[in-house]
Amino acid sequence: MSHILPRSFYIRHPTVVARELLGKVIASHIDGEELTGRIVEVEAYLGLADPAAHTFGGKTERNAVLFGPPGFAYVYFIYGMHYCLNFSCEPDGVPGGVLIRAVEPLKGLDTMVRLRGLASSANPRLLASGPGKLCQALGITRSTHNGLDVTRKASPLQVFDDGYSPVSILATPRIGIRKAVEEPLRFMAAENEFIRTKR
DNA sequence: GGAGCGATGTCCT
DNA sequence: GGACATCGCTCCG
Repeated sequence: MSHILPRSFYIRHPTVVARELLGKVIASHIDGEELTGRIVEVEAYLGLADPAAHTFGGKTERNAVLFGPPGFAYVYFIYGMHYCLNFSCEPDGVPGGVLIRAVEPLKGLDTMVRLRGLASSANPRLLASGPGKLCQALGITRSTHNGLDVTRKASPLQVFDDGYSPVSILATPRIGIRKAVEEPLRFMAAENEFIRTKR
């Protein structure tokens, strides 16, 4: 039996939320269709104490969601062409979030292939194996998804617990950042076939 | 399978 | 004006 993760799930420290998000299922509703994927790779961003976090310099219009209540989607635009998806953590007023880096596509693969602009013969591993890729595969953009409450029953973006949990979790430094590059705040479901090269 | 690199818009100093 | 929580292509082995 699967259920939507409640707000209390997200109210904790980003490191705890990040680890526990592994194995949970993201559901995106696009044009009446449900697309789902299991979270296999995440990174924690720690708010004011973390030089690599968008919230490090304080609250701005862009990062306001991360300062708000837990359980909301923070979607930002990066490198002129990609979106990245995070979920806000910590109590209202305390910044913090978890970046979703990869999901294992479960449902709606044909639509994901189309949204990604790939050939129908494409390897499913290429569909959502990166933060920009998974947003494209799930139809997530800043204008449509930033600030959405993912704990709401009617939300077009939700996160479910379907009872699955990863056998073991791998922790490594985060990637693609320039500051605080040593902190082991990237977490992966170690046994999953959809994570990329380990290190 | 990995290093190098260009594309490209938005945010913040 | 520079940095940027990326991706996919090329070229090389």
